[in-house]
Amino acid sequence: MKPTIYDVAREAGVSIATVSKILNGKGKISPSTRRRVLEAIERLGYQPNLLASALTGKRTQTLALLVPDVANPFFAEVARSVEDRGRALGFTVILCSTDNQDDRLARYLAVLKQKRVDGLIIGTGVEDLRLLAELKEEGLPFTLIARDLPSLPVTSVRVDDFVGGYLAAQHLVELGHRKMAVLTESLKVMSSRERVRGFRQALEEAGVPFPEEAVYTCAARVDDGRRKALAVLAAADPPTAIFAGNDLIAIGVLQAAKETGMAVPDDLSVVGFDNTVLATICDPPLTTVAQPIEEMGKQVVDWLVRELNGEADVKQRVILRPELIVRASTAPPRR
Amino acid sequence: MKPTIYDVAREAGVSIATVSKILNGKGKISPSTRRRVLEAIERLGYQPNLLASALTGKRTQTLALLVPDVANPFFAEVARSVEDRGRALGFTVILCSTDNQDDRLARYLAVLKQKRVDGLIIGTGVEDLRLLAELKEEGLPFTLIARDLPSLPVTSVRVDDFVGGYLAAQHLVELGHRKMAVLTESLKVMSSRERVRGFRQALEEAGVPFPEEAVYTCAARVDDGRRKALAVLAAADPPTAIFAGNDLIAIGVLQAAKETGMAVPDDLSVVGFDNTVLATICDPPLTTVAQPIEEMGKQVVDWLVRELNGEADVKQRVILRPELIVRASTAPPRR
DNA sequence: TTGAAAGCGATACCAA
DNA sequence: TTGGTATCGCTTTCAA
Repeated sequence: MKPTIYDVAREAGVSIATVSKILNGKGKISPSTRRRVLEAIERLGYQPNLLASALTGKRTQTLALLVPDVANPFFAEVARSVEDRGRALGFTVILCSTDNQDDRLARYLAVLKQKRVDGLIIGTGVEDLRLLAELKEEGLPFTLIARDLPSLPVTSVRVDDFVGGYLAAQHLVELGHRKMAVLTESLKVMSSRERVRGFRQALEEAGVPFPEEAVYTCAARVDDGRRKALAVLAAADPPTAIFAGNDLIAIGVLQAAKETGMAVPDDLSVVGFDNTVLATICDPPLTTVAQPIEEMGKQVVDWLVRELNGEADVKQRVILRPELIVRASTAPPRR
Repeated sequence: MKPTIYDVAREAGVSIATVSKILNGKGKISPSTRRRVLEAIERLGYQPNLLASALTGKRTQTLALLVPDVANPFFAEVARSVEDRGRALGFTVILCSTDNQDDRLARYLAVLKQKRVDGLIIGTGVEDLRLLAELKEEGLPFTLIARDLPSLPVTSVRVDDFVGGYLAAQHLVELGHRKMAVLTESLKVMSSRERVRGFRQALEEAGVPFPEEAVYTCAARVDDGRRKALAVLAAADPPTAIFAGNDLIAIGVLQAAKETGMAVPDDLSVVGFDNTVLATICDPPLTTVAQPIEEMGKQVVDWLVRELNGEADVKQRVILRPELIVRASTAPPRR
């Protein structure tokens, strides 16, 4: 059997209260008994049972990260950065992929509460805001990453999507594009809306027309981006440039262009979003709007932990600046 | 305050023992009291505290997945499949990236024990086998994914790396290659050794020379694969084909070839391993040895859970068959 | 069929 | 400085 605090106490000839104090660095303990207890702990190879300690009201030192899908490279990188920062601060992280489905999210939230995780980091889409409102009522702290819900008093860390869209458009306009399309995931997602809004804004400022119909939506997957792009490119007088809502979709566009016999960037320029590893690997390498993923992961965790510690009373809205990374998928239009 | 089992008992006018029995489907309960209790639970929105229940000896319903790095697409996909199967069986999974460092692994193992996780799935490299031997002694069940430690009595789920290497070589030989190199991560990793061994075996059978020096090692990262490939390709009389230990390295090779002005597949054929999403995205699409990641994830979880349930007394060595996926990065040599 | 009470392994208050 | 003990929320005998 694993040794318990009782075993240590007996071995050291003290009470469990004393052992507990030493373990937690509380109260006054004479050097000699401290030494005896420490030796006993060493000898027995004692490791406190975190469940028992959490039951008395202490933290579980566990966070949960909710994302649509860890297999998506963007969220995989988010997961890595959150895990790293969590570990540095003494937390372990539970991984939850929801596929953006509210029922899945709800199931996860239920068990996470039962497991008494200390806090949540939410990067997944949420349709039914009541799910989150409930969390607030129950006092389970959470922060948002790469998402924002303006209607909720919650701290969020994200990139300025509006600026991201703006940068993409600006770049394309400077290259001389006049007929562009946007292929994004559902506009129900606020970040998507913002990217499109920023894109539109830059075009307006440049006096370039951008009709409502030039915005297409698809799922955030390569194959769906490809499917939709195929349709877009098949139209009479297709756009000379496409701004994709993320790298996955952008790569689908790249594939569609290839299939259609259009050369990128000569016949079609493509701009992605996220700057995941994929953007460096595809052909041609993708011009894309970079999110500072590592920094974002670090900051969400930091803010969440501050909240746990009661150090952060006010909700933050941390908005990092995205950066346009110009690679080889964009060029002046040939048509 | 969150309602406890006492609140439910009071609300229903029964004892906590009765509530507990109903919750766990034990003992005989009259329909009428069951109904009363269920109603009370409903009314109060009661959710059992899993910490408390685990403290009494029940499971934590938590598994841990240890991998080198979730940001690596292969392991991200593994994580997704493990998470999915875990969820289906009622487990939550803690994510642990170790960067293949034993001290990091050791730290994680310590806290995972303290948190009383029910079992571990290990996909990370382990230098010091005593770490795992200790787990066995302490009775913490674990299984291996995409790894194997023949010296340990443990169940593992992996692909037949030898066959994978063999398939890669066979393909290249059939295309007519006679001078090939292998670029793999550390040969300390058994799967790497096996892939190389299979590769060599196929060449021997075909009577194609394959000197010891044609095996190069690098870290499992695109940039390091690129760096090393640059050196390999710069040699006088470079190989006409390179078998990379995984897709990441293969993509580094692709990049190096591009930089060197070698066309793939005409001047250089490249074969990868894993068949991650990257293989479909790079240019040209990568011929690679596919691992059935989803199936592997499902099986490791299943075997681990069987072990938890005491249903699996014997250790399994599940070896799935890899499959060669021919894409556009391989062709007959031009030289 | 139901309930009283003894754990499970820690924390923390209050005495000594 | 140290220790006794109630407590956290649940499971599980064992009686009733």
